[in-house]
Amino acid sequence: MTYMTRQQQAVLEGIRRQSRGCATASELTEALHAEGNRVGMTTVYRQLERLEQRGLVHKILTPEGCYYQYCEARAHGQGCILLKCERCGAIAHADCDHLGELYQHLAQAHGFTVNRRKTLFYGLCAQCREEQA
Amino acid sequence: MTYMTRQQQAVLEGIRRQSRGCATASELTEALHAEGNRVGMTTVYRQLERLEQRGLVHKILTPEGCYYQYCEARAHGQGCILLKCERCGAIAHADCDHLGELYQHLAQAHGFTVNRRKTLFYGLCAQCREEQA
DNA sequence: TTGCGTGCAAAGGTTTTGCATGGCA
DNA sequence: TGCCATGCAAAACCTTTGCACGCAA
Repeated sequence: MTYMTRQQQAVLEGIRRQSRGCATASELTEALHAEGNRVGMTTVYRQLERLEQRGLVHKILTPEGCYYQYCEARAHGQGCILLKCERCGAIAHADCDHLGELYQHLAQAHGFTVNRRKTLFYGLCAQCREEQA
Repeated sequence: MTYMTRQQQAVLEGIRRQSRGCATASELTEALHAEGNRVGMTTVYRQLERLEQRGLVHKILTPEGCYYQYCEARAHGQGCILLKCERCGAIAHADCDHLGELYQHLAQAHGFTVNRRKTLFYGLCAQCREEQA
């Protein structure tokens, strides 16, 4: 592995510190600039891409944009799904056995083989549900 | 309801004829132009939006863009999910009871209330699965 | 005439690319 | 010196908006 530059460090730290748990490249660029961190936008985009390839961050494609998330110890495995809160934008991981039979059903009854790594549910997270009430 | 203009007719017919079953506004604009249909891009965007409000087409947001789909008789109801083929891009609807317990589990165990109308699975449709083998 | 639909051109926002610069080995 | 990272500016996309024109009631 090559050395870690000041910018790469800043990008990794920046994405890790995101209170919401995730951020787009533009959001992160803005956040870093707000902190007085001089990092070019292009660099942020490229570093996030690189960090994803190294397995240090997750890349999550959504209709609202491409989100990056710091990789916690728990991996995004086969039984894992992503839950995106429509109110605060947080993206959570959840392990769920119930998916197995659903996927099996889709394969058998509908002939559709699900790519398990791209499933994303929208809704309301626990905290936002409380706050909204 | 107001009258239907030549352009609106073209947009509705165009989206209905999509062999893949769906198309983005830009794709549809291009397709209409290729057929010698003189319709402005802006009009296509606006008509698709309008047709969606009238319930004549579905609007499906994905990371790859905003797809529109001609409304068949079967509605996209509560137990229905969307299946997008990563190979041919087709988007199919499927009714599925298995989702109920999954959503219930997510609500109880994870405190996450799923918005059922936005669920989209990625994978391989039956036809593409055959062709790829 | 009045109002809505149309469509060109321009603006918006996000992401990528070209290319010269810079820093570390 | 050589290579890779950097970052500005510009391009590339897709989508929306501004604004004048046109057609039908």
